[in-house]
Amino acid sequence: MDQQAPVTQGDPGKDSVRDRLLDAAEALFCERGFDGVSVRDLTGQANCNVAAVNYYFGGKDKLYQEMFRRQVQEICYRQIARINEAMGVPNPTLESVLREIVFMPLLAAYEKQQRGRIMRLMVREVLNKTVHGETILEAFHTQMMTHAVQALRTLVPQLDDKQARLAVFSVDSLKVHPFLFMDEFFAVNTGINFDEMVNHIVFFAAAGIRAMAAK
Amino acid sequence: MDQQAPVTQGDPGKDSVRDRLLDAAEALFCERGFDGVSVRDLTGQANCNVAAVNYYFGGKDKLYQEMFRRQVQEICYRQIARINEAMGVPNPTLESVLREIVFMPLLAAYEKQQRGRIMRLMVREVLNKTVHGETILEAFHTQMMTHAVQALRTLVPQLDDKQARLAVFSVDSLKVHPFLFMDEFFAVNTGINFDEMVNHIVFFAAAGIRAMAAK
DNA sequence: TATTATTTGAAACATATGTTTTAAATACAC
DNA sequence: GTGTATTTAAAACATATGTTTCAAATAATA
Repeated sequence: MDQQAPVTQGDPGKDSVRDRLLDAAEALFCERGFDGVSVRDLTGQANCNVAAVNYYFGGKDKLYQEMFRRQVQEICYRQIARINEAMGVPNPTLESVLREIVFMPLLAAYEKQQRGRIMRLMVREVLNKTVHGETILEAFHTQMMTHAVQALRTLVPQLDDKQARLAVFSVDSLKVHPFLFMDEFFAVNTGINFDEMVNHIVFFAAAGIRAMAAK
Repeated sequence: MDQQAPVTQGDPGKDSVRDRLLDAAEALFCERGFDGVSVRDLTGQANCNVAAVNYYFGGKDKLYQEMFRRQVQEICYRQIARINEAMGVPNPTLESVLREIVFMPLLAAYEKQQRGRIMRLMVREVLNKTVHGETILEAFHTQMMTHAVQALRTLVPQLDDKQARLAVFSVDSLKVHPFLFMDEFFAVNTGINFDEMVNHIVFFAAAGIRAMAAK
């Protein structure tokens, strides 16, 4: 019958059952993925009845999508804001901007913050090729790419559009891979610390970009 | 009772039920992951009875681990062989070795070959932090790292051990990220083709490494 | 207060799934 | 060929899971 919950009557703000469910979804899905969390896990964490998921969201799927969409959007805003901030200082250099882009995400992974887990979930969704991610993430990719390309070409005007896109992609590579596999790297390479890794990435990326510009 | 199937009596070589199940596991698990494949999916594809999974492997888990371990080992051998081959030619350059390392995996992803799917599954396992992957993949990481570091330091003797490890990690970044997100990149960046991407990656990585050596 | 709409709770439903059981079928050894 | 061990097959089991039902409780409205 495609029933949807009417706009809640009591306390539309916070700590309603609906909100508690979204919080639980964020905490649990990000940790264990869609299949790893049952509706009863969610309602247990949110301290509500099993039926609440279907009552408020129309199903586990819908709840997941709602939670996922929000998180991706927030990550998107945050990244763009970070680029803008780095470009906004008096004399932005390639290195200073790269550092700004790279540092926070890696720190989030290093310190195992919640936002780090969300990023991992995003990657999992892409790899799992679930229906959920696709449309949401496409917008994310285009938006991020155009914004980053524009910033890079301001910093290094010698680059044409194609070069800038490839460069942005490679910077992304140098950021995402350590983000995902940091634990594994440090486990194998004791004697290298977090700061050394960040410095290396910034240096390596800048060298690659400068070499592209010199071509 | 922890029963294990005795060494098969008939046709120990090929096309036994056991082998068909391993084939089915490789095909299905690599595509849909552990949770995405049911025992009945497997036995359906292998044309055998549901009980066969438990009879021959002692459970879905065990079958998965057996299949996963084999695949990872094969990938490991292949990668090391590739490095050796690239280093074995008369005058190996940094660029030629990098190209050798990068090209085949990316092509596998580009052409959506089976081996590409297996790599993706490996990444998924790491991200999912399932028990399955951990021990298997740790050996993989250490082995690959030491081998690659050795090769790189032969090519670029100015690098110390720490630098070489960071460089190898970054080359891995520049390879794995496109491997995983190639579709997404080409979807957003029409007008860039596969060869251009490979050339760029080799150039970018070499520039980064050369800059490290010059420090 | 009386009436209505919304929310909650417990139980039931339907189904998918990993595993086990049990007996028949098949291959092997003597 | 006979007896034994191995393999196959169908059914049953036990359980986990997403969803639905429906009545009671609660809040809103008049």
